[in-house]
Amino acid sequence: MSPADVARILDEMGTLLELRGENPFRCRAYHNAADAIRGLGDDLPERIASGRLAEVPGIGETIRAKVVQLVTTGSVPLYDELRAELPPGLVALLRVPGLGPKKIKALHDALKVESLADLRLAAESGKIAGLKGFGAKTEQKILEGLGFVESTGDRILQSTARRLVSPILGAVRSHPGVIEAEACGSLRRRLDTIGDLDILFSSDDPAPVLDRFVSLPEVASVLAHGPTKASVRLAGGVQCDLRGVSPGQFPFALHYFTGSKAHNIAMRRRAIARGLRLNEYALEGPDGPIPCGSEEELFRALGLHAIPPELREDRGEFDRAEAGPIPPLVERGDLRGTFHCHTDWSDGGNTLAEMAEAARDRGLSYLGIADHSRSAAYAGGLSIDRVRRQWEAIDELNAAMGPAFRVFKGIECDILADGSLDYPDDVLEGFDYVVASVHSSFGLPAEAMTARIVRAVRHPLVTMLGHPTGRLLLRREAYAVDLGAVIEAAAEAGTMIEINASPHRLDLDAPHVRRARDRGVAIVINPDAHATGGLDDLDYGVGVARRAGLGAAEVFNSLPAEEASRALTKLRTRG
DNA sequence: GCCGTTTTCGGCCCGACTGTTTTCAGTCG
Ligand SMILES: Nc1nc2c(ncn2[C@H]2C[C@H](O)[C@@H](COP(=O)(O)OP(=O)(O)OP(=O)(O)O)O2)c(=O)[nH]1
Ligand SMILES: [Mg+2]
Ligand SMILES: [Mg+2]
Ligand SMILES: [Zn+2]
Repeated sequence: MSPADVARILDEMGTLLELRGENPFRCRAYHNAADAIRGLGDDLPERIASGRLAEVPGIGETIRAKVVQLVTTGSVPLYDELRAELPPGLVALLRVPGLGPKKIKALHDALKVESLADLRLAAESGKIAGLKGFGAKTEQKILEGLGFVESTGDRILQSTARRLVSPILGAVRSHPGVIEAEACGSLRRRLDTIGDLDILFSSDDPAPVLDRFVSLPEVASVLAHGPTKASVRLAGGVQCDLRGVSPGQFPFALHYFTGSKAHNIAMRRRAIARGLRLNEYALEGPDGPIPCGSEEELFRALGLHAIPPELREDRGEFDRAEAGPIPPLVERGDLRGTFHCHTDWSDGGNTLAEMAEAARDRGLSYLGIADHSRSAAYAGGLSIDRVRRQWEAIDELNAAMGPAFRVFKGIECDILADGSLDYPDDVLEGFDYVVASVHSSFGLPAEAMTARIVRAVRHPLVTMLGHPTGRLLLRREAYAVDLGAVIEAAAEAGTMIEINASPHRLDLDAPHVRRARDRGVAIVINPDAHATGGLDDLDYGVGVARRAGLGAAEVFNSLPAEEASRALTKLRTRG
């Protein structure tokens, strides 16, 4: 069983124990262990093999044994017991806003509610309002919540979130009582997908700001509205939380509202261990509050160097920030050029010249073209003849644009089902660089897919591996592939791995980028732009690189054009 | 169930909002 599956089952065990009414701390131990297993990721088998699993914080003897059992046999008695005891539809009830384990247990015990359908029937027939601890309003909320559960998915793309948050943040900032306002939560941490919008503002008088917020035209319904925070559902179903604090509280609240939850809890435990107390308003010492004018000062007060938002997941950042300053993470401004861009020669929307000018307008000094290869007929893949004609066009464009900008000849070359490439070597040799990507036969078994990709990665004319897992966020799972083996092969061959910066992909993901970097693989941030506007997606890729802890020096396209060009030549002639 | 620079027992992050409550539990961030 994979680490992700083990984590999922531990989480479910925690949830089922909650629904059974067990001690909340015991339940949380299972959720914590699930988090710890997710943090280990592909290191789990090695941890088990070396007998060091129980050394992981959050995993004690009891859960260690269960994890080993899950990994080796695929099942564990307590899980089977819980599944047999509790109806399978009960867990889904947690998706109804306002319903938690206690209320669900009460509904189950009193009304035999076992599923969303049962819940709807119970609410519609008015049976819920009479229950102890319930009332007419709760029943009404349940009915509204049921409509929501049935109508919406739970997370959105970062690009969608940015689009949605921008006018709301603008409205908050334009309120005369607002001093500053920031988007926080997973958006500030730049996660792959976003659950809701979290906005923080400072003001000497937050209540009027919240009053105006809940009446914005974007707001479809108000979920909660108090003097310091409000939650609304926007048209379209996305939730938006707004929180207001005084200017002096802002640094503490900014840190709190940025999260992650696990990071916050670790910070608060750290404060306790030092005889202090931390909440979203202040850091309290035995002799009164310890002033902090910024997040940096808060970290400092707890004996830590500054931790950038992208690293705040309780995934080792505390050890690193204790050991010394965290080296600066790569920024968009560090990128000097870009690869993997499409044009109207295949399925792109703009010409070579338009793409080059757009790249130059964005402060870049080189652009690597990568249209589709000939097997990608659906995407206007280039015949060998068209390839040669595009090379001529690029030569002309380079001559026209002068020495301050460089267009590289490249191709996004399909990796065919057997791992061979889509052109003969004598054609591939003519490119400045080659991105190799899988666009077909996604259903291969893991062994075959891994062998296929490894073969391509080892090809001396392949410069970089494109979107290594093929995932489409919220739409399509990654295909089955052993990324550890792919990363090893890339490290041996000197082939780069792409962070595909399209907000629909973000592939390779941050945890594997970190592993690849640790194995010495060069990382390149590619926008996979299909039009000039797609070049702006580079920033999403920078987010992934930052979450992986990468500095500018570890990102290939932060090299200036001359050095990048020399490196590409060297790669083409490796052997 | 996990864990230990005050603990091997007794804590476990901490606060806002809601609804049903007559003093607070549940849910959520
Ligand atoms: N201390 C503490 N902080 C929390 C807790 N739950 C949430 N927070 C903080 C950290 C979160 O990043 C922030 C916003 O909460 P959200 O539920 O919106 O989570 P977040 O934005 O991280 O992820 P999301 O993409 O919305 O699922 O509030 C909690 O239980 N304790
Ligand atoms: Mg959020
Ligand atoms: Mg939120
Ligand atoms: Zn592609």
